Formats: sequence, structure tokens, C-alpha cells
Amino acid sequence: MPHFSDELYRKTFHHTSAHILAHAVKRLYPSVKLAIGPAIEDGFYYDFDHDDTFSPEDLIKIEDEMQQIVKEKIPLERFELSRQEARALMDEKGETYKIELIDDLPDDTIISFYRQGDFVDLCSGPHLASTEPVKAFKLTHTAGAYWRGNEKNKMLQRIYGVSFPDKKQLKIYLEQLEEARKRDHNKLGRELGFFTTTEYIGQGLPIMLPKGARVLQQLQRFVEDEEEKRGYQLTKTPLMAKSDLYKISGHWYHYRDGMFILGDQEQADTEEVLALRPMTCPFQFQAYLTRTRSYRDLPIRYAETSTLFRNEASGEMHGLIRLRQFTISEGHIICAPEHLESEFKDSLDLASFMLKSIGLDEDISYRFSTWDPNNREKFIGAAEQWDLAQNAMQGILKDLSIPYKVGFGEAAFYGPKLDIQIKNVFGKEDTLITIQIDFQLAERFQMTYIDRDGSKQHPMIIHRTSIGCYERTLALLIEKYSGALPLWMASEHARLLPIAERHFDDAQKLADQMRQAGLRVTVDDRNEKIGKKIREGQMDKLQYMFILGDREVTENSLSVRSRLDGDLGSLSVDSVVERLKREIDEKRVR
RNA sequence: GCCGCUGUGGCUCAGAGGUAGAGCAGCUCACUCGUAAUGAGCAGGUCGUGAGUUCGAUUCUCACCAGCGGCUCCA
Repeated sequence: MPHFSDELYRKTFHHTSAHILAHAVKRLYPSVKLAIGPAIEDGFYYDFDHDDTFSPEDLIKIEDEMQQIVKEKIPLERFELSRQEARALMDEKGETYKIELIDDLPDDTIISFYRQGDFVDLCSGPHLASTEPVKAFKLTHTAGAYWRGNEKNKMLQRIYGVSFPDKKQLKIYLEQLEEARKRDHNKLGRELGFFTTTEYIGQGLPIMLPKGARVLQQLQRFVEDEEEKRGYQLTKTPLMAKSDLYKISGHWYHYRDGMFILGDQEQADTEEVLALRPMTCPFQFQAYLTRTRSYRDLPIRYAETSTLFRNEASGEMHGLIRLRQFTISEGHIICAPEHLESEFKDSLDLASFMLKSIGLDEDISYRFSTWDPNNREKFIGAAEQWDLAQNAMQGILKDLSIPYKVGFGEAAFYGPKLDIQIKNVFGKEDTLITIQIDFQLAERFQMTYIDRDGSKQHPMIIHRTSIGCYERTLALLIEKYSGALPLWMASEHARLLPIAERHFDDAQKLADQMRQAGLRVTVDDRNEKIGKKIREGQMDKLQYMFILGDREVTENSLSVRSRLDGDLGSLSVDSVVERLKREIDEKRVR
């Protein structure tokens, strides 16, 4: 008997669960048309074309029907049909979406179906032998989904579910989901006062509150200092530019939907208008173009903590993950072909160093995003240039033995990308870092350098980020550490908790002293019991709390409570300062 | 943008076709306290915004705004 921990078995299990879902829906709502219903990471979904909407009550009814189908222990039988027979069968059942799928199958495909009782579905399989093992499941939520993921097509109704061989595993899963909800940066980050949003400012435009802003400042300082050490030059470029600039770069034609164009939209094509920048590249290219460059000048590494604006669709914004305004650790390396490999590797090394320093180096994966030669609208440049860029990148990845999956057609419009992907607390994947090779834009901007032989050459460009987008990185940090960020980046290193009013002055003096030593220390001088101050400090996710009462004042000491190490007892003020400073300087993450 | 759900004082949430409650937070007072919530009192909301239905709506309808889950896209 295969085990649920086996990926293929699990997938099969989930896939059969999807069929059980569809079977139940067809029993309850015979007029519903079936679209697709695959297994996904933790479960399955099925897309239906249904005239009414599935309400939460409907989901309960469907679950009950699914229970019944499992109880009936219906066997699943595979059978194959010719294309014509398959079409006829689906036509008879009115399954128009299935017919479309059949018509799109390549000629040599074996067209298979699975029958479970009175339910038949086009499916390549494999499936469980019977509905019986699907003992525990839950329909978790519904969502709209376009047929074939294309917004021009009809929107279908998707039902998501999870399933397990027994109730205990389902219970554990649901509990884990509950735990994940508590870490959700969008909830926790607001609760803890990292950021907020207001309807008067708008979607995707967060206000970083003092706590969040301080963290971002620490990260930014760290990034900028490290980049300076690694030979980057800083630029500070405008947040907007004339449309002319974007016409040269190609953004005007390939990224326009994502741009905020100022002024009269109607006249934007004929009049000169300004647009907020969605990327920094063309701006830093202008910096390069200020003088004639020699091969001796290369590589030039420009870095900038760069605020960008992208007009995301209104339904797309999410917490600090997807924003309309965000700040990225941007950079462009303008180099000669012989530098490409080492500069790319250095960029990757810098990104890896950053992720390690903030503790996000685990749970990452690599994606090599290529162009799609059949979608020329989306990309600029000649096929040979793409091949050149992609081969270069692929060679480097192979050289570094970096395992990657391919994101076909997901390149930037000007070049292939290496994306470092990370999963959030709910297992959803997002891009944290991207490093891109660009053989196109230098030519468009007529960027050149004088080579050894006196000839003019176009440089190559690496677009890269070192720590990604600050807001998104913060979101992942909040989730990773449940809001208790590593000391070096925390907005509040420690809080002094005086026991009674007579200790307030001493606490303030001590806090001043510690601030002079470079620690971010506050004092809780409310007239509250020490138990309450500790409780609130704990809920604020403080790494350190210092308790100050008669004993400590006499001894010039502090009672230290560490979030990670517990009660450390009474320590001298000097040794406490020493301890925290060391932890900060070492940028300890845990 | 599209589909679905949601929107009550700073936060978490009750509530009902006849113009609203609780806990926490806040403020005041008392207590001056030793490792996860001291007690009492006070104050705070035109129930997201606008329009419609109705004798009357915060409760019903519609639109808009915002939040959540997805689709598509992406840092």
C-alpha cells in the first residue's frame, strides 16, 4: 500500500478527491458543466460552469454528498476512446469544455476517461482504485477563475478542497493553517504596528509606521553599506520621466498597463507627458550616458534604494507583498562581455549573503525565466540575442550547480531572469530576488564604450536586486519570525520595565545611557503592575525586557528577560549592554 | 479588472426594519506593586461612503471605497 507521504500517491489521492467533488456536484446540480480539476500542493480544486454561485451552505451540501460517494466505495475504471468516440461521449453529456480540451490534445495522445459509477470524466490519470480511501476532506473556499486562465474567457467557479487518508491528518492540517494565519504578515504586521493602510490613501499604498519604518531603515543601511563595500556607486534618480524615456526603453509599448501616466490619458500618445517610473533601469542608463566610457571604466555598478510605481489591477494588491508603490534595492551592472559571468556570480553571491544575513536563505528555490519565441509581442529583440543571453545564464547556473525550474515565457521583456523564489507562511510562492541579463537596452539607449581596439561596443547589462523589495522582504521576515525580528533589525532592542514609580527616574537615566551606547531602548513608565508590563512586552514580541526594582538600583544591575533564552537573572548594566551590542554586531539571526 | 465573501467606537466581536452593546485599549482616581492582564469610574460610534425602497434603514436594494480568498500578472 503506497504511503501518503509519497508524492505521486498523494497527487493521485488528491486528483481522485477532485473527481469525487465533481461527481458530488453533478449529482446535486446536473446542469453544471465541468472544466478542469487537478491536484495541487495541499489538495485539489475543480472548476465548474454554474449559473448560480456556490454558497457556503452549498459547500456543506456538496461535502455531505462527497461523504456519501466515499461511503459507496465506488471503483474507478479507466477506459480509452478514439477522438471521435470521446467527442461523441462528451457531446452527449453536454460537456462543452471537455470537447474543447479533447480538440486541443495532440494527435498521438491516448484519450482516456475515468468512470466512477454514473460519473465519467476525461482524465489522463492515474487514479485510486476506489473512492474509499478518501476518508477525510474539507472544501476550503471558492474562487472565480477564468477558463484556461485567460481573462477574455468566461469566469468559472472554482471550489478548493483538501483531503487526507484519515481525520487526524486533516485536523493537523487545519491546525497548521490556523497557526499560519497567526503569522500572516498582513494581520500580524498591522496588529504589531509595523504598517497600516487607510482608504483615504488607497490600495497598495501602505503607511510604514515607526516600527516598520525603523526596520526598513536598518535593512537599507545594511544593504547600502554592503553594496558600497562591493564596489557599487550610488545614484539618486527622479521618480518620474517624460514618456520619451520609456519609448526608448520599450516600457511605453511593453509595460504601459503597469505604469501610472500623469495628465490626460487621451493625449498621452501625442503630447509629451510624464509617467511615474515602474523600473529604474532607464534612469541609471542616463547616468551612464553622461560621458564617453572606456573599457577601463567597466564594469560600472550602480545601486539605488529605488521607489517604484506600478499600476497593479485593483484585485491584485496584497499586504506588503503586492503594492502600487514599493522600494527596491535596485542596481544595474554595465559591463563588457568578459565580465558577464563573474558579475552575474557576484550578484548572486550578494543576494545569497543578504538572504543569509536576514535568515531567509532557507525555503528558497530558483527559477530560470525564459522568453517565449511564439509570443513576440511581449518581448523585444532578436531570437539570436535571446539565445545568447539565455545560454549565458544557463551556463552560469550549470557552473554553479544551482538547481532550477524553468519559467517558460516569464522573462522580462528585455531579457531572461534568474528569480529566487520563496514561500510565504501559507506556502504561496513569490519572487524575492531577481537577476536579469539584458542584451537589448544598451543598444536602444545607444550606450557604448570604447574598446581596446578603439571600436565602439555596446555593453551588457545585469539588472539585479540584492535584498529584493524592502516591503516584501519585511513581510516575509514578519512571517518567518512571527513578528519577533532578529535584534539587529528590530525597531526596539529592549524595554526597561521599572517596578514602581520611584524607579522611573533611574529607568529613564539608564535608558538614556543605553541609547548613548547605540541601543534602541524604551521605558514602560506607566503605573501598571510588572506582570502586565511583561505580558504586553511579550505580546509586542520584544527580544529583551529589563526589570528594574529596588534590588537592581542598589546593585546597578538589571533583571534580564530574553525572548529566546528566558530569564537570565540579574546582570550588570555594562554586561547587558555588551551582550546586546555583540548580538547586534554579529547580526545574529535565530 | 473579473468572481466570491466581508466592512458596527483605536482593536476583537455581539445585535436588530423603529435611530446600538461587550471585552481590550484610552482617560481619571485609588493601589506603589518583583516576572504573561489590580480595582473603580469616565469618555468614545451620524453602524465604510453615496443614492434608492420605506412612514422610518445602520439593518433591504444598487453603486462606489476599502479588506480578505482566488484568477491573471509580478518585486
